[in-house]
Amino acid sequence: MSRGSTAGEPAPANRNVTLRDVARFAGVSVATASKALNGQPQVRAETRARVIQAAEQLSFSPNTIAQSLITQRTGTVGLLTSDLEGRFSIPILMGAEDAFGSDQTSVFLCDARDDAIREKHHLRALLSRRVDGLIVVGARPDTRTSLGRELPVPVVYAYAPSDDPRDLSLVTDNVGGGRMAVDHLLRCGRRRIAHITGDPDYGAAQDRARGALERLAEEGLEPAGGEVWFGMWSEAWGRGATRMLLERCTDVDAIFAGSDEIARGVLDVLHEERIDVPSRVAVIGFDNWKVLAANARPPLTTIDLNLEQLGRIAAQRLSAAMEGNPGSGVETVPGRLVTRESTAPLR
Amino acid sequence: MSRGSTAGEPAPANRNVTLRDVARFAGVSVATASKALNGQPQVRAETRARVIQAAEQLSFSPNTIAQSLITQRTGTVGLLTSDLEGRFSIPILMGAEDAFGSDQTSVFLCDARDDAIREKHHLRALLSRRVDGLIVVGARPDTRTSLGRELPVPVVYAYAPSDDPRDLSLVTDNVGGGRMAVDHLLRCGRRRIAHITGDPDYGAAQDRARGALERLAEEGLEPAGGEVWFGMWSEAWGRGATRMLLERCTDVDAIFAGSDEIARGVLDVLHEERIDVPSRVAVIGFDNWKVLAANARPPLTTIDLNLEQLGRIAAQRLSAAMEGNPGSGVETVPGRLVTRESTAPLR
DNA sequence: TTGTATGCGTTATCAA
DNA sequence: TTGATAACGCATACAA
Repeated sequence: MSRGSTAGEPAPANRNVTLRDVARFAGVSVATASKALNGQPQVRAETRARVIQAAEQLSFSPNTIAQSLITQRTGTVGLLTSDLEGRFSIPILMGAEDAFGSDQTSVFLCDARDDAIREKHHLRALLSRRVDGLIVVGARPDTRTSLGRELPVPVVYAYAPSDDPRDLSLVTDNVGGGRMAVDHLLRCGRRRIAHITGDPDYGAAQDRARGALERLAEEGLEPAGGEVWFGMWSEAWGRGATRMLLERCTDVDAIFAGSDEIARGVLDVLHEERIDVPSRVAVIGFDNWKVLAANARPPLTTIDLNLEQLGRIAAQRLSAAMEGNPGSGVETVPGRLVTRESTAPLR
Repeated sequence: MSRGSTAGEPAPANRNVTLRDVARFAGVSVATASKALNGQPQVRAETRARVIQAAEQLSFSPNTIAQSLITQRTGTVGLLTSDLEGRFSIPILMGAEDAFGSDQTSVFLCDARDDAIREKHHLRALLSRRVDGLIVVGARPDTRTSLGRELPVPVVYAYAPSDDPRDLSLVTDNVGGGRMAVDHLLRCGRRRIAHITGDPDYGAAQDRARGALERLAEEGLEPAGGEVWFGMWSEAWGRGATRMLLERCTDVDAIFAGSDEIARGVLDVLHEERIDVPSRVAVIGFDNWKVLAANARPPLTTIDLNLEQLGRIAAQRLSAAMEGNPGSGVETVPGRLVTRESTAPLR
């Protein structure tokens, strides 16, 4: 009764049922039962069927722990993030979790809160749990110190690259994103393009600006207003910078904002000034942070860094490394343009 | 050389060192080594010291897998979320991860993508990994079907309560949050209070509205505009509803928005209409979604549902259940008021 | 084709 | 106070 399950409903996995029980039930030895269930060829078809049926009837679920002890592989990986709160870690984490089909590999989640001590702590815990590999997700796209080369398992760094070129790191393509944004504005026929962006201490801000300037230079252009407007990653800065920009340079016809937050500020001021978007000024953001971009007035064209994709690739690379094919160096994952209504061809 | 570590740097945990090596190195038996390291009393102080030192020198890290096999406890729990993307799961997940100090308990992360099949899949995987317990995090605060009573480990439901009252569920206090919002507006001296909120199919919308209406009724008040403005969880709806409200009811002095997104729309229109916030109309949001609330003009007073706290409590309740003290029923975690500048006393 | 025996790295129960 | 030895649940080399 206590183990009973009515027909149709799959019986819940019963923890106390071991391979011994299955073997006894099927009238074979433990070894044979093991072989039968693991698809080893050296077992008669009829026997295998009997064992499998026994396993099902007892709703046997092999003890992964015991298996790991023998095979020396746990089928687990550690996901060491430094900032769960940050919106960048989450998509990466989703992609990674997704790529490890749950049957094969399970993911241990650890949040180090951007604290080195805590990270060491988590690392020890993960290693003593005998994870087969590690993904280290940074909070900012700037270089971080390597966990070292002496680790007993392969490591892949995502978002924030390791400072050791022998490690394998996956990063977003901020330079390419900047180029892509400007390129799109150029295709829309814009020539007076300004770039308002965030904190210049961020590699992301520098890289996006560099990509933008490069693409402009290819057309023999300079940014409207003469320079890149560095500031902060906030709507308020987007508003302030836009006001200054409009004063200095009345004929601007496009603004590339370094983030969707900044873009919201930009749109706000343009709206206040009764400057139509996109007919008079086109606006493009960065990040594709949906709640900001999709709800903007008008909905915001922006660059998506494909973070989920980055997470998926990180998982693939880690799997490869666990199979004995480690990589190294920095691999860049391209972003993509997401067009909404804040940009359009001139006229 | 290959194992070498220069003084100062902690040697990396060496996977291949087993208790046997430590014992041999210290000149004792495996059994004694085990006792010494685990703080068992029946071992001479000097011996213990020798063993500990040996363990350190070899940078021994006990194999958790082997320990689990004996103790029948893995020190792991499964975190089964139905929607990683959703912004509600993340704080809960953070709180839970935080509450299980990483040394004691590690967390397996699984995203079922709100799909029952996938959930079953993950569940099987987690059980075969012999997790000691499960936290099930829902995507919406509406009731979900129980995983059943036949599971071999305790389960705690977070955010979305189980439909089986014998399970233990933790939920946010939407009714209380609604009361709290209106109460704050009343304290600010407002009497003509409107409520604009989201999709009426969401329990969250209904509950917040109920709390608001209850509190209003206690003062003998009705909502401004005569009724609650249900609609959608979007800025656009916030804008549209506000325009309608202002037409129907010119003397409104406060608006309670059912979400921060809606509140942003409300603020937008008030700004367009040159209606000052908060001096003429106070606005309060819901969720404390920082990027929206903190960047609003003016920064938005709102209700925080304490999701991280909810996650922490979920972890605590699960720990208790794993210790043999299971709970049941639905436990409500109160929210809190976060005051910013969009509300202030009248005059 | 099947079964016996051994071991994975630990903890726990005994004797010594 | 210490040390053999038997588990834990399973996989595999080897013997039958």
